[in-house]
Amino acid sequence: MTLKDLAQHLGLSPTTVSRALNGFPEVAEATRARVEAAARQHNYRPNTQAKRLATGRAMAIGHVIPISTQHEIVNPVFADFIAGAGEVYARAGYDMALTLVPDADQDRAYREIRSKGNVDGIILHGPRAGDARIALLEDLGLPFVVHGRASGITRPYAFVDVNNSRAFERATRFLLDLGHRRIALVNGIETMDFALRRRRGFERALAAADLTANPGLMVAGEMTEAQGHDAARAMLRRNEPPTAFLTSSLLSAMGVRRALWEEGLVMGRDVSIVTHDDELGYLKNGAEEPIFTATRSSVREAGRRCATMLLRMIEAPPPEPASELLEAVLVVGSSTGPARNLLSLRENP
Amino acid sequence: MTLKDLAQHLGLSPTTVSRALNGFPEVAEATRARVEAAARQHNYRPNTQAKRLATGRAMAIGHVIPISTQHEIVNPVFADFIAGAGEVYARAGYDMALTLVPDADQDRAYREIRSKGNVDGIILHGPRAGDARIALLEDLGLPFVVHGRASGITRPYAFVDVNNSRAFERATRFLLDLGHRRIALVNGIETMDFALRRRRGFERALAAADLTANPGLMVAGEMTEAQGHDAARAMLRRNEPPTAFLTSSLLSAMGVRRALWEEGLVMGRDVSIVTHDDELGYLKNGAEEPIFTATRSSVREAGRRCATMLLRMIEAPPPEPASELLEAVLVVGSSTGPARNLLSLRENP
DNA sequence: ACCGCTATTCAAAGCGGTTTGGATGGGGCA
DNA sequence: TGCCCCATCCAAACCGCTTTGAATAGCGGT
Repeated sequence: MTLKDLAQHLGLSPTTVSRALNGFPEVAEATRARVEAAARQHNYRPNTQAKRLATGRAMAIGHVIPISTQHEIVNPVFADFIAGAGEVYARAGYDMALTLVPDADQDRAYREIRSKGNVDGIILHGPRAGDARIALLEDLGLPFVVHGRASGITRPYAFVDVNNSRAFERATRFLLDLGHRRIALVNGIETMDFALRRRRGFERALAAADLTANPGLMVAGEMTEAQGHDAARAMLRRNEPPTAFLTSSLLSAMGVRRALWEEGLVMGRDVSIVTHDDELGYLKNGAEEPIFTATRSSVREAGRRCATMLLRMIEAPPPEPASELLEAVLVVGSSTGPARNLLSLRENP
Repeated sequence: MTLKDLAQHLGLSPTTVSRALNGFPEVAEATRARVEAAARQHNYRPNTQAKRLATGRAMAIGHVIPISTQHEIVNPVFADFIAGAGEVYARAGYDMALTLVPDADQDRAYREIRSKGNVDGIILHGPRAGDARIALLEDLGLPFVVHGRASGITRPYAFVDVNNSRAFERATRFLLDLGHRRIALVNGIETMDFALRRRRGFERALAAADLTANPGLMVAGEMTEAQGHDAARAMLRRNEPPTAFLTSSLLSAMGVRRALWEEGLVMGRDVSIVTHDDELGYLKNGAEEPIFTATRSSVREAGRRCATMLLRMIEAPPPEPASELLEAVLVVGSSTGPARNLLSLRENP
């Protein structure tokens, strides 16, 4: 069923039918009603490709997810982000196109996306410090919103980010206030901008308390359960073990918790844990009561915000890029408590 | 830079340029070389929309992920599956379009996808027993491959699935062979086909050993760490606690492990755990040595297979639907061991 | 020198929509 | 009654590419 068919069926011209369906004013209400009824009845949908060609708008947003060959993990946060963004697109009648781009030929990939013209805008995932893709997209003149930020890029660009440094600064201060002095950081890979910022926040809070970060108590890597476990285990066996851990992901936190158990330590009493919580659907931090004390910020919500911002940019290009900085809330669970001296604990448990 | 521009620039007709670039034989080699050079030099890319409209091929595959409002979890397996499928699409020049479809208006959504014509085929995620979408897609005449199967649908359809029942049957038998008699099942939601099959496999193995499943030792729900933990904790406090757990996901298994610890039990010695392992990037079952004994099958590989099968169907519709049944391998980790009597253990630990 | 064949190239007609620039006809107003 | 304007509708061009059907030219054969 094409527009033409429908028009013929109704004894109208394609023009009128098109206008009736697209809400143009110069069509009689009676006619519009007739057209709409017929369209519904015949289950007519305009062909996307034709519409795109005619209007020059792709009505689609591209999500480009980087696939680096070294650490080939697809960011687990991605699914939830997409779900949030997808809601917004669906409401606005946009499609969502995914492209996996190997780190190697990013340049080519983005240019191709641009010239193929099948998206109206792009959401950039997993920005790194000084990410070159931002300048590239700017050059290409394709509207884009970054999920996160890229330290070191000074030209303004549109982004939605969590205030990672502030979140981790607060979390660290929270632990310091509880009397903790040896705080370990189990972070994500620090070429990723979010991880870098978290470390900065961590160090800033320490500095404010006249402490300096101990390199032996900082680790950065894929945020997995194993990472948390292995890192914590090693650290807990040091001469001066940490009394608290700050982790970048619930999975890591769970790994740390396991290591505590193995060392016969009680979480929240002997050793504290604070983690960041992205509020992923399948990775909840307790039900009503949080288990882990956490800096919480919904990735799904970030998805919604990014999508909304991008659509707005596409409808009406703003004079200068907007941005949104979401504050994580610090929720207190049962994984934190006042510092205890682990060394003395070791001698007389 | 359009085809027409390029043609004019070269003093050729659009026809010839098009043919030169698309490798048709009826164009002189010299001309082809000239055209290609010019195209490269001007960085010409054919407009996707136009090409699609002209050829009638969308060069895109739709992934439809169901969003049920009750359990609004985006399947965590999804990201890895997509990564696998994406590899294949990229190589074949296909795009990937995501659509989130609320359970409510699936019918409408699929019809719309069909008539909008922006995908050449669909991959169906998260099939349920007797899933109505299969008949619908069949009706719509849109090529599709199901990731998983739908029990109760007898007409043949294309699918790629893990042999879930066999995997869980083997896992159960493995535990039985170790002397376990009270085996608990911590399953996914059993309206999902994969979960159903796993339970069947579980029950089949029990039946073969003249045992029947104890309803009190079976639980089905979202496969989260909390689920595993809560279920295991409750079960371990029964009069006749299970000596082994079979779980549908690593997350659940990790939850069970935590419950064991809390009850003062040692995994692999006092209580055994076998889990299914989808080999997700961010959820590894140990490094070289597996931690959990597991039925292992890569979701990413399943993604590749689905994509490959679908593209093949699109290129050349086969007389009847193909299918692939992947066998999970049973890898032995340190989470399993011979059954011990937990009741006696309780009295004299 | 003429003919048929093959190798190249091209004009024009789609693909299925949107959009521009009129037509047409009836109502209001002088 | 005549004229203008507005409300409505339509024919045709266009978006950028593919593809059909035909034209052209060069070549060998007789």
